[in-house]
Amino acid sequence: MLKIVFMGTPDFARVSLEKVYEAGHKIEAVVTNVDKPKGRGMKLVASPVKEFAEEKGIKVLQPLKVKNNNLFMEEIKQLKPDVICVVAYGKILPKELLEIPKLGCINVHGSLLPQYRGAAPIQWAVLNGDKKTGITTMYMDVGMDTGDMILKEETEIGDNETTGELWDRLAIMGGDLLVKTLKLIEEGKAPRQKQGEDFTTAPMLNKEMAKIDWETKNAEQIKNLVRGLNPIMGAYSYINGKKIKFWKVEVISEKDLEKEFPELVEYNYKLKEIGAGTVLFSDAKKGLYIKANDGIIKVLELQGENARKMSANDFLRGNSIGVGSIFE
RNA sequence: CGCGGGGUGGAGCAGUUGGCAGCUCGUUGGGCUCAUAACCCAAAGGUCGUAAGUUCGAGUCUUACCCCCGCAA
Repeated sequence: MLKIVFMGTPDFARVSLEKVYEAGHKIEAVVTNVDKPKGRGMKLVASPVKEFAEEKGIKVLQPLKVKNNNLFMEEIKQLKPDVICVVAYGKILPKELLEIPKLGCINVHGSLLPQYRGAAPIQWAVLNGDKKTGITTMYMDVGMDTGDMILKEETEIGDNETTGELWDRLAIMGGDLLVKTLKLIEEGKAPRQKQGEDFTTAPMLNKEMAKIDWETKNAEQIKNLVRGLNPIMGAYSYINGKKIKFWKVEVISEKDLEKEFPELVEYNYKLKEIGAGTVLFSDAKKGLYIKANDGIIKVLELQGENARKMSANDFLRGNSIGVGSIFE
Protein backbone atom coordinates (compact mmCIF):
# COMPACT_ATOMS: atom_id res chain seq x y z
CA MET A 1 0.00 0.00 0.00
CA LEU A 2 1.13 3.47 -0.82
CA LYS A 3 1.45 6.45 1.44
CA ILE A 4 -0.61 9.12 -0.20
CA VAL A 5 -1.35 12.80 0.12
CA PHE A 6 -4.57 13.65 -1.67
CA MET A 7 -5.23 17.10 -3.06
CA GLY A 8 -8.65 18.03 -4.35
CA THR A 9 -11.72 20.12 -3.68
CA PRO A 10 -15.12 19.48 -5.32
CA ASP A 11 -17.38 16.46 -5.42
CA PHE A 12 -15.54 15.24 -8.50
CA ALA A 13 -12.42 14.87 -6.37
CA ARG A 14 -14.27 13.39 -3.45
CA VAL A 15 -15.24 10.36 -5.51
CA SER A 16 -11.58 9.68 -6.27
CA LEU A 17 -10.65 10.14 -2.67
CA GLU A 18 -13.28 7.64 -1.59
CA LYS A 19 -12.07 5.07 -4.06
CA VAL A 20 -8.44 5.46 -3.12
CA TYR A 21 -9.43 5.19 0.52
CA GLU A 22 -11.43 2.04 -0.11
CA ALA A 23 -8.56 0.56 -2.10
CA GLY A 24 -6.71 0.51 1.19
CA HIS A 25 -4.01 3.07 0.59
CA LYS A 26 -2.77 4.99 3.55
CA ILE A 27 -3.92 8.57 3.17
CA GLU A 28 -1.56 10.66 5.26
CA ALA A 29 -3.37 13.91 4.65
CA VAL A 30 -5.87 15.65 2.45
CA VAL A 31 -5.20 19.08 1.03
CA THR A 32 -8.22 21.06 -0.03
CA ASN A 33 -9.22 24.61 -0.71
CA VAL A 34 -10.16 26.85 2.18
CA ASP A 35 -13.80 26.90 3.25
CA LYS A 36 -15.71 29.39 1.22
CA PRO A 37 -18.83 31.39 1.90
CA LYS A 38 -21.59 29.73 0.00
CA GLY A 39 -25.31 29.74 -0.52
CA ARG A 40 -27.92 32.01 0.96
CA GLY A 41 -26.49 33.83 3.92
CA MET A 42 -22.95 33.26 2.66
CA LYS A 43 -22.08 30.75 5.32
CA LEU A 44 -18.71 29.08 5.27
CA VAL A 45 -18.94 25.64 3.79
CA ALA A 46 -16.35 22.88 3.77
CA SER A 47 -15.42 21.27 0.47
CA PRO A 48 -16.75 17.78 -0.29
CA VAL A 49 -13.21 16.45 0.03
CA LYS A 50 -12.83 17.97 3.45
CA GLU A 51 -16.14 16.53 4.54
CA PHE A 52 -15.08 13.03 3.64
CA ALA A 53 -11.70 13.42 5.26
CA GLU A 54 -13.29 14.56 8.49
CA GLU A 55 -15.69 11.64 8.49
CA LYS A 56 -12.77 9.28 8.24
CA GLY A 57 -10.54 11.16 10.60
CA ILE A 58 -7.96 12.03 7.98
CA LYS A 59 -5.79 15.06 8.55
CA VAL A 60 -6.91 18.09 6.55
CA LEU A 61 -4.66 20.89 5.33
CA GLN A 62 -6.09 24.06 3.83
CA PRO A 63 -3.29 26.41 2.85
CA LEU A 64 -4.34 29.79 1.51
CA LYS A 65 -1.63 29.44 -1.08
CA VAL A 66 0.86 26.73 -1.94
CA LYS A 67 3.34 28.84 -3.81
CA ASN A 68 6.14 30.20 -1.62
CA ASN A 69 4.58 28.64 1.43
CA ASN A 70 7.48 27.06 3.25
CA LEU A 71 5.49 26.00 6.24
CA PHE A 72 3.12 24.01 4.06
CA MET A 73 5.95 22.56 2.01
CA GLU A 74 7.66 21.34 5.16
CA GLU A 75 4.49 19.78 6.40
CA ILE A 76 4.12 17.76 3.22
CA LYS A 77 7.75 16.72 3.33
CA GLN A 78 7.31 15.45 6.85
CA LEU A 79 4.57 13.13 5.67
CA LYS A 80 6.97 11.49 3.24
CA PRO A 81 4.28 10.50 0.75
CA ASP A 82 5.03 7.93 -1.94
CA VAL A 83 2.56 9.64 -4.22
CA ILE A 84 0.57 12.84 -4.24
CA CYS A 85 -2.79 12.51 -6.00
CA VAL A 86 -4.25 15.69 -7.41
CA VAL A 87 -7.84 15.81 -8.58
CA ALA A 88 -9.45 19.17 -9.30
CA TYR A 89 -7.62 20.94 -6.51
CA GLY A 90 -7.96 24.42 -7.91
CA LYS A 91 -4.47 25.79 -7.51
CA ILE A 92 -1.28 25.58 -9.54
CA LEU A 93 1.40 23.52 -7.85
CA PRO A 94 5.03 24.65 -7.82
CA LYS A 95 7.90 22.45 -8.95
CA GLU A 96 9.18 22.18 -5.42
CA LEU A 97 6.00 20.46 -4.32
CA LEU A 98 5.86 18.18 -7.35
CA GLU A 99 9.28 16.86 -6.46
CA ILE A 100 8.42 15.79 -2.94
CA PRO A 101 6.86 12.33 -3.48
CA LYS A 102 9.36 9.76 -4.63
CA LEU A 103 6.92 8.05 -7.00
CA GLY A 104 5.52 11.26 -8.40
CA CYS A 105 2.47 13.46 -8.48
CA ILE A 106 -0.49 11.90 -10.23
CA ASN A 107 -3.31 13.91 -11.72
CA VAL A 108 -6.74 12.81 -12.88
CA HIS A 109 -7.96 14.86 -15.81
CA GLY A 110 -11.45 14.81 -17.31
CA SER A 111 -10.58 14.48 -20.96
CA LEU A 112 -8.57 12.43 -23.40
CA LEU A 113 -5.32 14.31 -23.29
CA PRO A 114 -3.85 16.10 -25.08
CA GLN A 115 -7.35 17.25 -25.93
CA TYR A 116 -8.82 19.84 -23.59
CA ARG A 117 -5.98 20.76 -21.33
CA GLY A 118 -7.14 23.20 -18.70
CA ALA A 119 -9.84 23.97 -16.20
CA ALA A 120 -13.05 22.93 -17.91
CA PRO A 121 -12.50 19.85 -20.06
CA ILE A 122 -15.83 18.19 -19.35
CA GLN A 123 -17.84 21.31 -20.04
CA TRP A 124 -16.12 21.94 -23.36
CA ALA A 125 -16.57 18.41 -24.57
CA VAL A 126 -20.33 18.80 -24.18
CA LEU A 127 -20.41 22.37 -25.46
CA ASN A 128 -18.65 21.32 -28.61
CA GLY A 129 -21.01 18.44 -29.15
CA ASP A 130 -18.26 15.83 -29.00
CA LYS A 131 -19.30 12.22 -29.30
CA LYS A 132 -16.70 10.87 -26.93
CA THR A 133 -14.40 11.92 -24.16
CA GLY A 134 -12.75 10.23 -21.23
CA ILE A 135 -10.33 10.31 -18.38
CA THR A 136 -6.57 10.53 -18.44
CA THR A 137 -4.18 10.01 -15.57
CA MET A 138 -0.75 11.54 -15.82
CA TYR A 139 2.45 12.43 -14.05
CA MET A 140 2.25 16.12 -13.33
CA ASP A 141 4.84 18.61 -14.43
CA VAL A 142 4.91 22.37 -14.09
CA GLY A 143 2.81 23.03 -17.18
CA MET A 144 -0.97 23.11 -17.30
CA ASP A 145 -1.95 19.49 -17.81
CA THR A 146 1.11 18.82 -19.90
CA GLY A 147 2.57 15.87 -18.01
CA ASP A 148 3.28 12.40 -19.35
CA MET A 149 0.20 10.24 -19.59
CA ILE A 150 -0.26 6.98 -17.74
CA LEU A 151 -3.72 5.54 -18.37
CA LYS A 152 -6.68 6.58 -20.45
CA GLU A 153 -10.26 5.48 -20.60
CA GLU A 154 -12.83 6.52 -23.15
CA THR A 155 -16.56 6.97 -22.89
CA GLU A 156 -19.32 8.04 -25.24
CA ILE A 157 -21.19 11.25 -24.65
CA GLY A 158 -24.96 10.86 -25.03
CA ASP A 159 -26.76 13.13 -27.49
CA ASN A 160 -28.73 14.69 -24.70
CA GLU A 161 -26.29 14.23 -21.86
CA THR A 162 -25.67 17.30 -19.76
CA THR A 163 -22.38 18.44 -18.33
CA GLY A 164 -23.66 17.52 -14.89
CA GLU A 165 -24.48 13.98 -15.91
CA LEU A 166 -21.20 13.47 -17.70
CA TRP A 167 -19.41 15.04 -14.76
CA ASP A 168 -20.85 12.45 -12.39
CA ARG A 169 -19.97 9.58 -14.67
CA LEU A 170 -16.43 10.80 -15.21
CA ALA A 171 -15.95 11.31 -11.50
CA ILE A 172 -16.53 7.61 -10.98
CA MET A 173 -14.43 6.60 -13.97
CA GLY A 174 -11.72 8.92 -12.76
CA GLY A 175 -11.69 7.37 -9.33
CA ASP A 176 -11.45 3.87 -10.73
CA LEU A 177 -8.73 4.83 -13.16
CA LEU A 178 -6.78 6.50 -10.39
CA VAL A 179 -6.91 3.35 -8.29
CA LYS A 180 -5.73 1.32 -11.29
CA THR A 181 -2.96 3.80 -11.93
CA LEU A 182 -1.80 3.66 -8.34
CA LYS A 183 -1.69 -0.10 -8.50
CA LEU A 184 0.55 0.00 -11.55
CA ILE A 185 2.78 2.55 -9.92
CA GLU A 186 3.06 0.43 -6.83
CA GLU A 187 4.07 -2.52 -8.97
CA GLY A 188 6.45 -0.39 -10.96
CA LYS A 189 4.58 -1.12 -14.15
CA ALA A 190 3.07 2.24 -14.92
CA PRO A 191 3.48 3.28 -18.53
CA ARG A 192 4.60 6.77 -19.39
CA GLN A 193 3.69 8.43 -22.64
CA LYS A 194 4.46 11.91 -23.91
CA GLN A 195 1.52 14.02 -24.94
CA GLY A 196 2.89 15.49 -28.12
CA GLU A 197 2.16 18.91 -29.48
CA ASP A 198 -1.24 18.28 -31.00
CA PHE A 199 -3.25 19.64 -28.11
CA THR A 200 -6.34 21.78 -27.50
CA THR A 201 -7.27 23.76 -24.43
CA ALA A 202 -10.39 24.07 -22.32
CA PRO A 203 -10.28 27.43 -20.59
CA MET A 204 -12.55 28.45 -17.74
CA LEU A 205 -16.05 29.34 -18.78
CA ASN A 206 -17.05 32.94 -18.56
CA LYS A 207 -20.41 34.47 -18.05
CA GLU A 208 -20.99 36.05 -21.42
CA MET A 209 -21.00 32.75 -23.19
CA ALA A 210 -24.14 31.70 -21.35
CA LYS A 211 -26.26 34.08 -23.37
CA ILE A 212 -27.84 32.44 -26.39
CA ASP A 213 -26.97 34.10 -29.65
CA TRP A 214 -29.87 33.21 -31.92
CA GLU A 215 -28.35 34.96 -34.91
CA THR A 216 -25.02 33.23 -35.20
CA LYS A 217 -25.76 29.87 -33.65
CA ASN A 218 -27.81 27.11 -35.21
CA ALA A 219 -30.30 24.94 -33.40
CA GLU A 220 -27.85 22.14 -32.72
CA GLN A 221 -25.29 24.54 -31.26
CA ILE A 222 -27.90 26.10 -29.04
CA LYS A 223 -28.87 22.71 -27.74
CA ASN A 224 -25.22 21.95 -27.02
CA LEU A 225 -24.88 25.24 -25.20
CA VAL A 226 -27.92 24.46 -23.07
CA ARG A 227 -26.79 21.00 -22.05
CA GLY A 228 -23.17 22.09 -21.78
CA LEU A 229 -24.06 24.75 -19.24
CA ASN A 230 -26.43 22.52 -17.28
CA PRO A 231 -26.18 22.71 -14.31
CA ILE A 232 -23.31 25.16 -14.03
CA MET A 233 -24.78 28.39 -15.30
CA GLY A 234 -27.70 27.69 -17.55
CA ALA A 235 -27.94 29.18 -21.03
CA TYR A 236 -30.27 32.15 -21.05
CA SER A 237 -32.06 34.55 -23.30
CA TYR A 238 -34.25 37.60 -22.82
CA ILE A 239 -37.86 37.96 -23.82
CA ASN A 240 -39.84 41.11 -23.12
CA GLY A 241 -37.02 42.24 -20.88
CA LYS A 242 -37.15 39.13 -18.74
CA LYS A 243 -34.34 36.68 -18.39
CA ILE A 244 -35.23 33.08 -19.05
CA LYS A 245 -32.83 30.22 -18.46
CA PHE A 246 -33.14 27.13 -20.59
CA TRP A 247 -32.29 23.87 -18.89
CA LYS A 248 -33.46 21.29 -21.34
CA VAL A 249 -34.31 21.66 -24.98
CA GLU A 250 -34.55 19.46 -28.00
CA VAL A 251 -34.09 20.20 -31.65
CA ILE A 252 -36.83 19.30 -34.05
CA SER A 253 -36.99 19.75 -37.80
CA GLU A 254 -39.42 21.81 -39.78
CA LYS A 255 -41.14 18.62 -40.83
CA ASP A 256 -41.63 17.49 -37.26
CA LEU A 257 -43.18 20.85 -36.51
CA GLU A 258 -45.58 20.55 -39.41
CA LYS A 259 -46.53 17.12 -38.27
CA GLU A 260 -47.25 18.44 -34.80
CA PHE A 261 -49.14 21.43 -36.14
CA PRO A 262 -50.81 20.54 -39.46
CA GLU A 263 -52.54 23.90 -39.49
CA LEU A 264 -49.20 25.44 -40.29
CA VAL A 265 -49.37 24.24 -43.84
CA GLU A 266 -52.84 25.66 -44.33
CA TYR A 267 -51.78 29.02 -43.01
CA ASN A 268 -48.97 28.97 -45.50
CA TYR A 269 -46.61 29.73 -42.70
CA LYS A 270 -43.39 31.01 -44.13
CA LEU A 271 -40.93 29.63 -41.66
CA LYS A 272 -37.94 30.77 -43.63
CA GLU A 273 -38.93 34.40 -43.32
CA ILE A 274 -39.28 34.30 -39.58
CA GLY A 275 -36.30 35.51 -37.61
CA ALA A 276 -34.33 33.25 -35.31
CA GLY A 277 -35.51 33.55 -31.73
CA THR A 278 -39.16 34.04 -32.63
CA VAL A 279 -41.70 32.12 -30.59
CA LEU A 280 -43.63 29.89 -32.97
CA PHE A 281 -45.93 28.25 -30.47
CA SER A 282 -46.51 28.77 -26.82
CA ASP A 283 -49.07 26.42 -25.46
CA ALA A 284 -49.46 25.05 -21.95
CA LYS A 285 -50.18 21.65 -23.39
CA LYS A 286 -48.05 21.38 -26.46
CA GLY A 287 -45.12 23.34 -25.23
CA LEU A 288 -42.86 26.15 -26.28
CA TYR A 289 -41.35 26.21 -29.75
CA ILE A 290 -38.77 28.71 -30.89
CA LYS A 291 -37.43 29.27 -34.36
CA ALA A 292 -33.70 28.89 -34.70
CA ASN A 293 -31.35 28.76 -37.61
CA ASP A 294 -31.41 25.30 -39.08
CA GLY A 295 -34.16 23.88 -36.93
CA ILE A 296 -36.65 24.54 -34.23
CA ILE A 297 -35.91 24.54 -30.54
CA LYS A 298 -38.51 22.90 -28.37
CA VAL A 299 -38.07 23.97 -24.78
CA LEU A 300 -38.68 21.23 -22.23
CA GLU A 301 -37.42 22.74 -19.02
CA LEU A 302 -36.80 26.36 -18.15
CA GLN A 303 -36.57 28.85 -15.33
CA GLY A 304 -37.84 32.39 -15.01
CA GLU A 305 -36.31 35.18 -12.97
CA ASN A 306 -36.27 34.43 -9.26
CA ALA A 307 -38.12 31.24 -9.92
CA ARG A 308 -37.32 27.62 -9.68
CA LYS A 309 -36.69 25.34 -12.57
CA MET A 310 -39.84 23.85 -14.09
CA SER A 311 -41.22 22.16 -17.13
CA ALA A 312 -42.17 24.42 -20.01
CA ASN A 313 -45.77 23.35 -19.65
CA ASP A 314 -45.92 24.29 -15.98
CA PHE A 315 -44.26 27.56 -16.74
CA LEU A 316 -46.71 28.49 -19.46
CA ARG A 317 -49.70 27.96 -17.19
CA GLY A 318 -48.84 30.94 -15.12
CA ASN A 319 -46.55 32.95 -17.35
CA SER A 320 -47.72 33.64 -20.81
CA ILE A 321 -45.28 34.05 -23.65
CA GLY A 322 -46.96 35.44 -26.72
CA VAL A 323 -46.57 33.75 -30.07
CA GLY A 324 -44.50 36.00 -32.24
CA SER A 325 -42.51 37.57 -29.42
CA ILE A 326 -38.80 37.30 -29.87
CA PHE A 327 -36.02 35.98 -27.69
CA GLU A 328 -32.91 38.05 -27.85
C1' C B 1 -26.19 41.39 9.49
C1' G B 2 -23.83 39.99 1.02
C1' C B 3 -28.10 41.29 -2.69
C1' G B 4 -32.98 40.16 -4.31
C1' G B 5 -37.84 37.30 -5.09
C1' G B 6 -41.81 34.58 -2.92
C1' G B 7 -45.46 31.66 0.40
C1' U B 8 -53.44 32.23 -2.59
C1' G B 9 -57.81 25.21 -4.05
C1' G B 10 -53.46 19.15 -6.96
C1' A B 11 -49.77 22.35 -10.63
C1' G B 12 -48.25 27.27 -12.50
C1' C B 13 -49.88 32.17 -11.65
C1' A B 14 -53.35 36.95 -11.16
C1' G B 15 -55.55 39.70 -7.39
C1' U B 16 -55.93 46.90 -9.19
C1' U B 17 -56.80 52.97 -4.49
C1' G B 18 -58.34 47.36 1.73
C1' G B 19 -65.09 45.76 0.33
C1' C B 20 -68.75 38.90 -1.61
C1' A B 21 -61.27 35.00 -3.62
C1' G B 22 -60.04 34.64 -9.63
C1' C B 23 -57.27 32.67 -14.36
C1' U B 24 -54.91 28.64 -17.19
C1' C B 25 -54.22 23.51 -16.49
C1' G B 26 -55.32 19.15 -13.84
C1' U B 27 -59.15 16.07 -11.15
C1' U B 28 -64.43 13.99 -11.00
C1' G B 29 -69.22 13.36 -13.51
C1' G B 30 -71.84 13.99 -18.04
C1' G B 31 -72.30 15.23 -23.46
C1' C B 32 -70.37 15.21 -28.51
C1' U B 33 -67.01 12.30 -31.71
C1' C B 34 -64.61 6.72 -35.82
C1' A B 35 -61.17 9.10 -32.69
C1' U B 36 -58.04 12.50 -29.59
C1' A B 37 -53.39 16.02 -25.29
C1' A B 38 -59.57 18.15 -29.35
C1' C B 39 -64.55 20.41 -28.20
C1' C B 40 -69.16 21.44 -24.98
C1' C B 41 -71.66 21.29 -20.04
C1' A B 42 -71.44 20.60 -14.82
C1' A B 43 -69.08 19.62 -10.09
C1' A B 44 -65.55 19.00 -6.29
C1' G B 45 -61.42 21.35 -4.06
C1' G B 46 -58.74 27.44 -0.53
C1' U B 47 -58.24 28.45 7.75
C1' C B 48 -55.10 33.34 1.12
C1' G B 49 -47.37 30.41 5.50
C1' U B 50 -48.00 31.42 11.32
C1' A B 51 -49.19 34.86 15.33
C1' A B 52 -50.62 39.55 16.88
C1' G B 53 -52.17 44.66 15.51
C1' U B 54 -54.80 48.87 12.68
C1' U B 55 -60.01 48.90 10.64
C1' C B 56 -67.06 48.70 10.25
C1' G B 57 -64.30 45.34 7.09
C1' A B 58 -57.38 42.74 5.27
C1' G B 59 -55.07 38.11 0.39
C1' U B 60 -54.57 43.44 0.14
C1' C B 61 -51.75 48.08 5.54
C1' U B 62 -48.20 47.44 10.33
C1' U B 63 -45.03 44.25 13.41
C1' A B 64 -42.71 39.66 14.76
C1' C B 65 -41.74 34.67 13.48
C1' C B 66 -41.47 30.11 10.26
C1' C B 67 -40.52 28.12 5.46
C1' C B 68 -39.10 28.23 0.24
C1' C B 69 -36.43 30.13 -4.02
C1' G B 70 -33.00 33.05 -7.22
C1' C B 71 -28.27 35.73 -7.71
C1' A B 72 -23.66 35.76 -5.93
C1' A B 73 -19.33 32.30 -4.44
